[in-house]
Amino acid sequence: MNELFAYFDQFYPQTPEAKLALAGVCNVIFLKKGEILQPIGHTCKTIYFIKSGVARIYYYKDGTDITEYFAFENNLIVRVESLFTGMPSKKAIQILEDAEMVAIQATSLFELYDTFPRIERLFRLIFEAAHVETIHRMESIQFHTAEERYQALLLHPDIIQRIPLKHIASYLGITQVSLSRIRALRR
Amino acid sequence: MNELFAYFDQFYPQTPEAKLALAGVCNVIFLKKGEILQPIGHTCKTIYFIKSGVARIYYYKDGTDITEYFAFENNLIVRVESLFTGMPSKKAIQILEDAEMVAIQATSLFELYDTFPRIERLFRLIFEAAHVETIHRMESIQFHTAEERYQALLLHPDIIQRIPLKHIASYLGITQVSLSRIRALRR
DNA sequence: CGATTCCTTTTACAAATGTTAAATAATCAC
DNA sequence: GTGATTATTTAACATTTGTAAAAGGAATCG
Repeated sequence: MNELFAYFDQFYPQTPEAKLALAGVCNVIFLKKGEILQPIGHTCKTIYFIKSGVARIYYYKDGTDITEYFAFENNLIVRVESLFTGMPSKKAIQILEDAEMVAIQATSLFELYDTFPRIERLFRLIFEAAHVETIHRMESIQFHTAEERYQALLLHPDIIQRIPLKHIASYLGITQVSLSRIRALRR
Repeated sequence: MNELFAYFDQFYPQTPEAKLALAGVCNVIFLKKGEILQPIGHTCKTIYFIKSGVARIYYYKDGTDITEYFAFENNLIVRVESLFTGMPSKKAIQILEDAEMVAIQATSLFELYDTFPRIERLFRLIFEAAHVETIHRMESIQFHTAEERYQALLLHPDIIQRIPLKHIASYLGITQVSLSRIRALRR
């Protein structure tokens, strides 16, 4: 749990009592590559913190597998739109590299909010940061060309080196063929 | 202020004391069409609630004016990425129809959070809903064609009827010419 | 190790969107 | 109202991206 609390401290430090309460709504899980952590149609009730490994959020558009998000070590992965609305998610979470995660039970977590305003604030700040990230992602998708977006991704070696190109292509909003063409230009 | 409190009540009802405190950080302003409410480079410190009128958030990409967001009556308009990060915004807010707004001073608002956890929760829920909206917008941009997005916009008559097409085009992520072609198909 | 499957690239062609410029149409300011 | 400005449409052509099919590489499983 140390990595998780270190992560929390970046946003809003917690008191020992709050940490104890937080630990009470968490459990550690181990997952294998390829595994579907949460399937399509399932309502999100868990926030995952990745201690090691890689995962992605994906869904199907007209039968094609589309990756929406990648998450690596020391980051959360959540299907926010389902967690916040309580509606079943159209997206799934899949493990891309064997992973160790902390599963945070959202319903129990939310019950802590009344007793520990610090915890409510912590998650408010975490999700605000995620919100800003989503806005930047949206700008990048809407207003940059596929090539510009690929160039930007090169600054995240993790993604380029650890993720199959077919997932990167759909993440960039283009086809595998198109990504292959873009890569060929730089050689 | 009644419209504003009615808006708040949809998310999380407030006590009379909290309402009084909220009223203390608000003031009503009147704006003319064309006016720049907040310029590019300015750090967002105000949340606006639109009582009447229309506004947009826009910025420049390679010299072209790009609309990111439209807001109508009974909605907030904020440059979230600047409000949450404290960084100067690359975006501006412009009035598209004469407007009456409630300006909420963000710094003073945030100071109320410690005294009124209800207010913190209110704005947490408001911004969570905005976050979900942003995720849906992102999905729509990435995974639907321009024509599909235009068809979806037709379900928002406000946007089609009250906003110049050139702004709608950049909002859809296409050129004016391209939008004009799409519209011509349906005639 | 060999066979199978999955991943990536390449090719040829089709479709969508961008660019530039010009023609209309609508709106605004005096 | 009238002239000037701004908004929208149309046309021709260029560029980008998609689609389908095939082939070469890499990874995986028994």
